[in-house]
Amino acid sequence: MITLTEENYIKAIYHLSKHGKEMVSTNALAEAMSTKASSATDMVKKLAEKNYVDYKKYQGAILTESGSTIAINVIRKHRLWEVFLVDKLHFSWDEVHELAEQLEHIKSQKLIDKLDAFLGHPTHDPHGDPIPDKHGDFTFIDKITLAQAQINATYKCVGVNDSSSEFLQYLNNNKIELGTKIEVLHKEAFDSSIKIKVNELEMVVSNSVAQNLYIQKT
Amino acid sequence: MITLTEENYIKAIYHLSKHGKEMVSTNALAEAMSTKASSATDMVKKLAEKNYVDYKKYQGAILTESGSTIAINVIRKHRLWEVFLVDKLHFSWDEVHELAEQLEHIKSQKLIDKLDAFLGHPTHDPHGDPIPDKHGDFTFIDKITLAQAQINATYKCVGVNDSSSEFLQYLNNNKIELGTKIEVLHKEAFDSSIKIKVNELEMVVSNSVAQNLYIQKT
DNA sequence: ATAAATTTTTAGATTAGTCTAAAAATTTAT
DNA sequence: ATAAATTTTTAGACTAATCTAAAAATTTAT
Ligand SMILES: [Mn+2]
Ligand SMILES: [Mn+2]
Ligand SMILES: [Mn+2]
Ligand SMILES: [Mn+2]
Repeated sequence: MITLTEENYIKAIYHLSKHGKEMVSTNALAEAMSTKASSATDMVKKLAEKNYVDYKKYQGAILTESGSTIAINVIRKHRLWEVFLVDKLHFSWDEVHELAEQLEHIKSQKLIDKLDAFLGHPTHDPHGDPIPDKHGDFTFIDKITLAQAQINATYKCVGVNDSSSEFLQYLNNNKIELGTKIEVLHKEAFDSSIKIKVNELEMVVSNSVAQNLYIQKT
Repeated sequence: MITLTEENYIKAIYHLSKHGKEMVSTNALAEAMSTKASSATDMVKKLAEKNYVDYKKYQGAILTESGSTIAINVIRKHRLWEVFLVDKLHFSWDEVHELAEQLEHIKSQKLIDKLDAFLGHPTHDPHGDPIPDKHGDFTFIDKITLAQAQINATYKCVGVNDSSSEFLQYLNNNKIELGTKIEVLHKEAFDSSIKIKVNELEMVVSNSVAQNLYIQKT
């Protein structure tokens, strides 16, 4: 039996290792889990004991095949629940992450299969993140950040890198959502801010906003 | 902050005390929670500390106003989730209880309000149990057990006392569900078994079945 | 190549929830 | 009314997850 806390650590390791390829330091893990390094070390030892990670003292941890499967399943549940909350219960995209953090731990394969079908087998969550299918396969879409955009080209918004409610509410206030058309007008050399045209309106976004907004050529 | 375990104990106390009116012994509580009396005693002390129950040594515990509010809210969530699982995800009524045991602990008032609206403000769950509204008020329906039925009268099934999957599957096998018409033909004096007519078919049910099936005059 | 700074691990405590075994209180039976 | 049986509480121990403080290993700077 796997505990809720173990699932959360495994998910954090997955994200920090960029889809399970790099070793994750206990310090980075502690930071991500808002806990102390000593706690992360203890947990990593336990996860190694249970064969969810390979762990070498002072080198960090990396998910095993079985750990990776668990991580992907938790992520699948998280994102499906987010779709449910937005599409069916009409929550706004900035409200669902914390709720999905709770719902992702509900244990029932049948529930998640039925939820998936009820939602029409969605491939992406409300933030544009891909939803792994029941075999754990993702459909990645070809995207860049607004910071990497070409001047005078036209794009549409396809996702966010930061899905904190602060950032999402900033986008709400500026009427930017998934699918919104963005024309790139100018890039300021001094601070890397970018002038764009959205919904017939010109505006300037900071580099930090541009780094967190994913776009795709139309 | 209330823990998941505390919520489960509070809910058990609520049910054992018949809607919060009688004192509950630590032994009965331990039995209901599938744990030991010593654990129940410890928990009851903690709940008393937090003012969710009044507890007198050797006498048992009874919910306070605030404990009762928590119990009713957990029950509301449990039953709304059961409706969701049956009505929207097409689970069978014998599969949903265990899942609802997990879902009832998701913390978000807004979620439960929206779920309630999404389901059309249902008043009863898939087992015929009343769903408290957001103020904690139940709409009790007037029901008796099949064991209390009059001979030669006609009733409809409106609920179950035992919602274990074993009992519900017995009902499934005999095509008895909420709303099913039941004609009472004969009561056997020897073992209190009852001969009924359901779906044009005569059958005999044991007293233990009759005690667990709620019916209402048509 | 040492020394200093940083990262990581270990040691020892703490809290929630559980258990077993034993003591205390209450209830039931004679 | 006393003894026996039952119920309930207490004492002490265990596991999971966390923390602080200190020790050990690694990395960076001189
Ligand atoms: Mn999320
Ligand atoms: Mn998301
Ligand atoms: Mn139930
Ligand atoms: Mn029910």
